[in-house]
This record gives sequence, C-alpha cells and structure tokens, in this order.
Amino acid sequence: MNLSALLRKRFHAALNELTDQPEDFAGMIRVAADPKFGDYQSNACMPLGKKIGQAPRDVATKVVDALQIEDVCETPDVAGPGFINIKLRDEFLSSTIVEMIGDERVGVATTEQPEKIVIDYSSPNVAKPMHVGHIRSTVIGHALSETLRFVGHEVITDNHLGDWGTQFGIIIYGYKHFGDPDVVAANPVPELASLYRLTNQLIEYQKAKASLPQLNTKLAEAESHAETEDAAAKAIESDEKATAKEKKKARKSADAARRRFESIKSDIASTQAKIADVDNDAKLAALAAEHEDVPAAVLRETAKLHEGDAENRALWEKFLPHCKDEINRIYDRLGVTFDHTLGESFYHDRLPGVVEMLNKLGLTTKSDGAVCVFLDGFDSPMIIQKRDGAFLYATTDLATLQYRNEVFQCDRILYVVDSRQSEHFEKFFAMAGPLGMENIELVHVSFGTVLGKDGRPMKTRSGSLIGLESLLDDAVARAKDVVCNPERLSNMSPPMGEEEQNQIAEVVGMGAIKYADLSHHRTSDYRFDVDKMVALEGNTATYMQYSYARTQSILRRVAEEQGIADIESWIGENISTPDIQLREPAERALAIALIRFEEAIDNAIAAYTPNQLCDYLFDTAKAYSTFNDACRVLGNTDPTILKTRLALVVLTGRVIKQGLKLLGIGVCDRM
RNA sequence: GCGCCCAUAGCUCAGCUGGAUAGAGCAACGGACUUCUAAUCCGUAGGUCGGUGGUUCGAAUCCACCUGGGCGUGCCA
Repeated sequence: MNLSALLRKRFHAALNELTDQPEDFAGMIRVAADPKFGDYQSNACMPLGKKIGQAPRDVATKVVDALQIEDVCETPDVAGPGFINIKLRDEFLSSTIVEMIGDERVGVATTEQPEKIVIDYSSPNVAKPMHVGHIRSTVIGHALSETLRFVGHEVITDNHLGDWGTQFGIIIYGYKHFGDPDVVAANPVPELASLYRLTNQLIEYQKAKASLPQLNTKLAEAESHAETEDAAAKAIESDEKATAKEKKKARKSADAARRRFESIKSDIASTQAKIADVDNDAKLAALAAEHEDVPAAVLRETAKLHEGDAENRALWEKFLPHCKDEINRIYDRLGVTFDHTLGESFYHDRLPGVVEMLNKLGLTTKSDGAVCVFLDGFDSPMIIQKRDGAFLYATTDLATLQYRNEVFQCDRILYVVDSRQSEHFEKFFAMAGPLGMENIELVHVSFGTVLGKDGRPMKTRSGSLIGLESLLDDAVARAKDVVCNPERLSNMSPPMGEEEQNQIAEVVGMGAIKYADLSHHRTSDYRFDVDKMVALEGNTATYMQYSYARTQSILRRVAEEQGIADIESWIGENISTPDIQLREPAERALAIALIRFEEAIDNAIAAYTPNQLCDYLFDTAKAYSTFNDACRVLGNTDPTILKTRLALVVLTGRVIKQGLKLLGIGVCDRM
C-alpha cells in the first residue's frame, strides 16, 4: 500500500471544491516532520490559500471538512500556519498488516500503467579485465531492473558489450606475435588475458615514455600552487580575526591543491613504474624495442577486423566466447543476468545504413572530412563517421536505438552510464526526434565516479585500475572473518559448518559491496572504502541481513515452542484485524515502517534512485531492532500480543528479504 | 574559453515537485549483555547547510552573482 498515494487521492477529491487545479496541491503530502505531529502531513493549504485569496487556516479547515478519510485516520488537525496533520487509525494499520500477511507481494501493488522498458547497463569492454568502475552500472542497473519488473513493467535487460573495439586489436596483435596456439587452445581464458596484458603493457610503455616530460611540468606547477595555498591557509589559521568557517574553507582549498599535487606525483610514479617494469626485464625490454610501433599496429589490426579481414575475423570469432566466459563468471558471482547481450559487433552491419539515412534526411554535414550532425544548442557536432571512414560509438548508439525501437517496440530506454557521458547522451537524445523516434522516452540514468579512500580514483602501483574480482574476494574474505568469529560461532546451535560459513561470507561480502554503492545517491561520486563497507555495522547490508536472520531465528523458536511446523502459513491462516493490537510505540512504529514498503519502492523508481530504497530498509531494520529490544515474542501467554508480534516479525522478514532482493542482495537464515 | 555536476556535523553521506526545531552512519562520551543472535539497543555532544544578494508568509532546496572543487569539451567509449 502506498499511503502517500492514498492520501493524495483523498485530498484530491476534497480540494476539488476549492480549486480547479487540485492536482497541483494534492501532492503536497509528506511523512510528518516530527512524530508529535502525527504520521503524515499536508502542506497544501498555505500556497492554496494564497492562490484563492483566503487565510490558509480557513482553507485548511474547509479541506478537513471536505475530506472523506475517516476509514484511514483520525480527524485531521489544523496546526501552525495551516498544516494538516494526519494520524493513522490503529484499525487501519491492523487491517493493512493483515492484508500484507496474506499477500505474496507483501502489499505492493503492480503498476496501473505497465510499460515495456529496455535497460542498458553494465556494458563492459570484453577482453579487458573488469575493474571497480564497472560496478556502479552493473549494480544500479540490476537493482532498477529488479525493481521495475517487480512493480509490473515488462523489463528487457540488455548488456551492450564493447566487443568490437581496440581491445580486440590488442588481443589479435598479441596472439599473432606472442601467442602459442596450442597453449591458448588448452587454456584460453587466462592465456588471452595474459596476451592482452602483455601487449597492453607494451603500448602503455610507449605512452608512458611520451607523457613523462609533460607530467613533470605539470608537477612543478601543482607543487608551487599547493605550497602557495598551504601558506595562505596557515596564515588564515593563525589569524585570530579569521572565523572558524574561513579557516576551514582555506584548509579545504589547500587540501584540494595538495591532493592535486599528490595525484600528479602518483601519476608520475606509476608512469615511471610502467617504464621501469619493462626496462628492468631483459625480455620485455627486448620486446618493447622490437615492437616500437605497437600502438599504431594495434589500430591497424582493429581496422582490419572491421573491414572484414578473414584472418582477424576468424580470430575474433574464436576469442569472443572465451572473453564472454570471463565476464560471465563475474556476473554469476554477482547474481546478475541479462535478457540480451547485444554488443557493439551486433550492430556493425547496420552502421552504414545509419549514416545513409541521416544523409537522406539532410541532417549531415561534411566537416574536415568527417560526417557530422550539427545540432541546435550544441557547440560541437555529433560525429558519426570519421575521416578515415570508421564509425563511432554515436553511430552504434543510433543503430542500437533503431533496433530497439523496431524489434523490442519499447516505451522507454534507460541508459545506466557514467555521468561523464552526459553531453553525448544529450546530443544522442536530441537526434531521436528527427529520426522519428520521439515516441520512446530516453533516459540517461547517470552516476558518479567511484573514488578510493583518499578521494582519488583507485589505482594500483602501475596505475591500472584495481580489478573487480580482487575487490569481491577481499570483501568476502573480510566477511568471513566476521562470520567465523569464534565467539559468535560458539553460540550457534546446531554448529555452523564450513560450507555454511563460506556461503554466508559470500552473501554478506557481495551484499556489502552492492549496498555501499546503492546506498549513495547515484549522481554523487562516492568513496569506495572497503574497511567501512565490510565493517558490518551501521548502515550496511549486513545490518539488514542480520535483522532478517534474527526474524528467522525467532520464527524457528516460536514454531518450536508452539509446535507448529510452518509458522508463516500458520499466522496467515490464523490472523484477523482484531488480533493486531499495536499497544507499544515500537510495535506501531514498526507496523507503519512495514506498510511504507510500496511507497519506498515507488520513490526509488520515480527518479531511478535505489538509495531511497536503501534508506527505507535501513529505517525499517532500525525500527525492527528497537522493537526487538523492547518487545519479546517468545513466552507471551496473551494470544493477541503473541499474534501481533509474530505478524510483525513475519512481515519484517519478508519485507527485508524482498527489499534486498530488489537491490540484488541476498539473505541467510542465520548468521 | 564554453558546458555539466558539486560544496550540509570531525569523517562518509541523506534530505522526496520550498514547509514546523536540518537528519543518519562512523568516530567521541555515558548507559544496557544469566541475549527470542550485543553484527544490537537507549542516551549525550557535535552544523551560520561555501559566501553575498534576491523571490516567498516560509529557502539546504528556486534565481543572480562570487569563491572553491570535480568532470567534459569535433574524429576514444
């Protein structure tokens, strides 16, 4: 049940008598700012009073008189300048809880306007190791897919793989020059990965040598700037007349300058490391000397692949499945699946047609030899064909859009892609109209950058991004340290075997990583702090998972005490509204939290913000913990108290489990 | 230069189309374990929401400017 939506509807009806635009005001329903005001409040009467030229409090009184709402709440109060405060009736809460108990979907309605929605997410480059930067698109995209599907939309997930780019040129070059066909055939996945690494290392070596002088210049500038800023900050800090705020600000600015300096310093260190790694290895040094033109050669191999060169095409066909195996292993572990995996290569044949169509529509202009589309409101054009005839990702995106329009006939497409590409998407979306696809709602679900603990992008010593798999392993290993804490294990009855421990560690570790990502607003950058997210306390997935495990533990104990085999079914069959008596504040607070589940889901969907669902689950788990502390279930002889609390425990377990599932996070029956 | 995003407690972050006294987690401090699992709970302390103006009955939220930061910026994706 979506309480806000229900109240909106009732207010809409009541407001009809006062304004011809009730929808503008009916939406001004909020969860009460303070529990002492009740459960919900309407803020509509202040602006409405102004609009119709009446005192807000008088308007509020009229609205309250017109409201037909007595089945849901007590008579609303008018307070302050014209707030309407709403306190839900206990009978209403009780009957809603009973409904939720009897509903597979824990009271979450399906949407009245189901749409067909394509969600384009994850989209890594195959053949390159997945790194921490891939996690956001994958995790956010998966959570949105699950959530939209749960509310009844027809969701089509599509992993738009980068399977046609330079990285294949790298592998092909590596295979031709350094590969042993027998070794690769025997053990393709690691061998191809190692050929990629070797060839890429040679490329990076060349780039590193070329970039070093410029980096050193930048370093000198950054250093003097950092020193100036630091001196300025120190001067302000020792100035007695400066306010704390000014001091803080100066320090912040100096820290930023320092961070920029450190960042360049570490870039130089990693650049030098790249060079040294090759120079200090006789074999690599010889290869580097022998393959001085790798960067250009790799592009030639890529171009040959695109032109249909038989040998490269055959190699690509041979290698691609193995590259997919590699990324699928990670998806399996993350529990992420796709309906389609239509990579860039899938659209290759359609690209000339896209350019031709745009030409026919008269949208293109030749500029410096490239085929461009100049769009109103943009300084730079969208380039759809390079001077050398090659196509770009813009071309592929347009071909993909046409395909999705024709084949999927979808209403909406979500692109879960890094916010740094927002300008590209603005241009791309602007072209949908001229191409006759204004019927599809196109959304760039953008997200911020993942930073390391120090506020800089996470890198290894040699400057490459940290592999995703090692992060997953790390999180699981740390989760296991906690799960297998001897003190906790000793309390487990029956004892927890090795297999169960490993399984819990996996669920907890994956949950920690996913939740850390999802609980931040997607548009903000966030710091990937392994220590914090596997700290397993506070606002983490583990807190919710632990709450769930406690509900299950209680249910097992009650089942035993009452001699009932299936306690969830039993409560479903043996409960009616009068059985739910919310006498304790903790019981009432938990009941309301549970009832708000649908509202939380709707909020998370409205702006594609899974963090709202995270916040909700955390609030609910907190309400449960408070309840758990204050209200014992076991040992109650009063059947009403027992049933009330049992119902709340059952529902808490189901809401948390379902909510986490929508986020792609699992639970364990005990931990 | 131009464009987009950001600035909230010591730290990491929420704050829903403007609403009542700005919230959480962590860290700090004080309490609660013969536990329906203390991975917990209860409490205390901590903020001039970067600055200055403006719109409004009301601004962290909207507008303008300023300062500081991040990202992007015609043939990578």
